[in-house]
Amino acid sequence: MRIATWNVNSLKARLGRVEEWIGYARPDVLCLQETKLADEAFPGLAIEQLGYEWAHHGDGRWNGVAILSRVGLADVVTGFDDGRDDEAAETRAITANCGGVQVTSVYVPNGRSLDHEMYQWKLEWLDRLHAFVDRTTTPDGKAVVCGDFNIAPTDRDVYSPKSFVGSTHVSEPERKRLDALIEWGMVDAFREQYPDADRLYSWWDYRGGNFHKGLGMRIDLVLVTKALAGSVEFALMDRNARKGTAPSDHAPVFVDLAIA
DNA sequence: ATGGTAGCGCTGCTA
Repeated sequence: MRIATWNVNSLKARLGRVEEWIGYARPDVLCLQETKLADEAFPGLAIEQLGYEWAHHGDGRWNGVAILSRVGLADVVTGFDDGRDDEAAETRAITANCGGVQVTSVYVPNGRSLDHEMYQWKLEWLDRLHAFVDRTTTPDGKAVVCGDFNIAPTDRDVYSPKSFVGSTHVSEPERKRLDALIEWGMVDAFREQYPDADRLYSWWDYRGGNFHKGLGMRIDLVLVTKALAGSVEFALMDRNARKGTAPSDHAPVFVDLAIA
């Protein structure tokens, strides 16, 4: 089972690129973030024509997450279903059962800056995600949480750790939230496949020609439960999808699981 | 040099 994640930075602007990528990567499950669409504007026909069922949750301006699946799509949960009312938070997570695997597509808040209230909101959001995972599965269960975490797990995942000191994406509190998910029983599937490799990034700022200079960060992650970690046979960051005309600023990331 | 690019949508916000 090939499970992919891609922050597309507007599905309306990126539909052609997404269709093209699905055409050759043929993921079984594709998690999207930053669709920037309302549910009624989701291009369902185009996706269905490619052989996928889909579930989307968005407010139309910012955020917006989706799950596309050609191995079944059931038990859809939007947001965290924890009784709290925060639309901006809810449009950043969606979960579905895809072929027996509980898949969650997440768009973790950016945080803006360490002294901004949005940073505190980011940390709270990560705590809610942790609670959701703990409530809905176990390390022995088949579950995947993938998406744009807006966190670089370690300094190895940042092109210039020095220049990011004091910034979001690398701060200790947010990394501790990610570590807590790992300690709970999730595995960073991509890093497991490339334990010693540097410069494997998934996002490059549009500005300054950063992509072509190799200046990026690895912030798009595929976390799988320990039960699934042994089934990971391959993982890839598709840099080609970051090239060419009108790319997203993120590359798609996928892992192949040796399960039925 | 407090910049730069992209998307949304029409002004400035978000990333």
